[in-house]
Amino acid sequence: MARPRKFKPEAVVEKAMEVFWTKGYAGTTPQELGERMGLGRGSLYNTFDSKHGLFEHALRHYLEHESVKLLALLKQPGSARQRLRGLMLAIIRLDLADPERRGCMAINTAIELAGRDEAATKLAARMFDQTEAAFLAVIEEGQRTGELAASLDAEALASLLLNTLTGLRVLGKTAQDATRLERIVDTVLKVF
Amino acid sequence: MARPRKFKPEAVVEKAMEVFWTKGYAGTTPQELGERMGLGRGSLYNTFDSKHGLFEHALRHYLEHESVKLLALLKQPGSARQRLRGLMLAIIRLDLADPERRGCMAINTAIELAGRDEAATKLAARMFDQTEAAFLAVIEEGQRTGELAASLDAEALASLLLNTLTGLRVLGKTAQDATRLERIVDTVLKVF
DNA sequence: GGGGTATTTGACCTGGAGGTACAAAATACG
DNA sequence: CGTATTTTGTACCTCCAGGTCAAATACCCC
Repeated sequence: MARPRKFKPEAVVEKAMEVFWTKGYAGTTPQELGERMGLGRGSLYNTFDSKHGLFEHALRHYLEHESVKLLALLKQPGSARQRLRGLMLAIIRLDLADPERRGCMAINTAIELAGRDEAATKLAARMFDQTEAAFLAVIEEGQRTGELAASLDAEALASLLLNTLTGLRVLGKTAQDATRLERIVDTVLKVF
Repeated sequence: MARPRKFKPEAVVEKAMEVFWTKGYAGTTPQELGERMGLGRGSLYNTFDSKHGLFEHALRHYLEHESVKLLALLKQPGSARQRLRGLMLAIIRLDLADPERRGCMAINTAIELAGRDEAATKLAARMFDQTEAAFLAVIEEGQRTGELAASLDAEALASLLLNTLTGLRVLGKTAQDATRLERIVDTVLKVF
C-alpha cells in the first residue's frame, strides 16, 4: 500500500547504539547518527520521534543484545568459580582491547543521565538487576552441586560481584594494562 | 597598574566545578557557567582560555579538595576495619542523599571523556591512584598494629577497595535505598 | 496503469553553543 | 592628575544542534 522503508529499523537501532555507546547521549548529534546509518535526518525523525526516543531504543537494544551476549559467557563449561572468574577476566580483556574505551553503555548512561532522565535511569537499573540475577543463578547452582558452601549468602555475593564488575568497567576506562584489574578479580573471589 | 579583577579565581573554579560535576562536560554551557559565577563570558574567557581549560581547573580542584575531604574520613578514630567501613558507608549515604545524584566527578569524567581527552583521563586516573593509596595506608597501618594479618596482600586489598568504592558510586546513581550497597560493603570486608 | 498511502530527500527554521572584539571602566604609578 | 594597563560587559559572529515541512518518490492493490 505504501512505499516500503529502505532500512531495517533493527539495523538502524544497532548503528545508533554504537554511536551513543561511544560518544554518550549529549555527545552524539543527529547529524552523525544520520551519516552512520546512511539516511537523512528526515527519515530518522519519521521513524523515531526524537533523538531521545532513538536513544531509548538503542539502550534497550544494548540490554537485550550486547549485555546478554556478555552474560552468556557464564554458560561456558567449568565450575561456578571458574565461570564467574572467566566472565570478569574476559570483560577486562575486551574493555582494554577497545581503542575507544567504550566500556559498558548502561554504566555510561547511569553516569550521564541518572537523576535527570527517568527512562534512561530505569533501563540502566534494569541492566544492573539483570546482571546481578545472572550472577545469583551461577552461585546458587554452585551451591546445589556442592561446589560452594550452602552457608554462603548467595544474594549478598551476587551483589558484590555486580559491584565488582561495575567497578572494573570504570577502572578499565583509564587502566593501562590488566594487572591491577585481574588482581581485583582474584582477590574478590576469596570471599567464596 | 591595572584594573583588579572583581572575583577570586579560586571561588570561580569552585562554582565551575559544581556545574561540571552536576551536568558533565558536554552538558555544561559557557552560558550557564557565566550565570552561576555571576560574570560575563568576556571575563571568563579572559581568565581561562576555553571551556576545556576551565574544566581542567575544575577537575583538578575536585581532586585536591572534594576528594581529599572524603578521604579524610579515613582518619577518624577506630580500627582499620571500622575506618574503611565507615568511609564507604558515609559515601553511600552522601550519594543517596544528593537529589542530583552527582556521584564522583572523577568517575563521571572517566566515563565521559576517557580515551578522547588525554588531560581529563590522566586526572581521573590520578584520583584513582590517590584513593587506592589512601586505602593502602590504612591497611598497612592495621597490619603494623597487628589488627590485620601480616600475611594479607595489602596492595591487592587496596585495589579491591578502590574498585568496590568505584562500583558503589556508580550503583548509587540508580539505587533506591542503601540496603544493597551496605550489604556489598559488609560482604567485601569478609576478605580481611 | 492509476490511487492511496507511507517513505525519502533536501531545504528550511529557530535557538543556542562557543568564542571574539571592542569600547568603557577601574586602578597603580609617575 | 594623567597615563598605561588590565578587566569588564556588551554586542557580535559563525556554526551547528535538533527538528519540521513539502514535494518527490516508491510501492501495493485493484
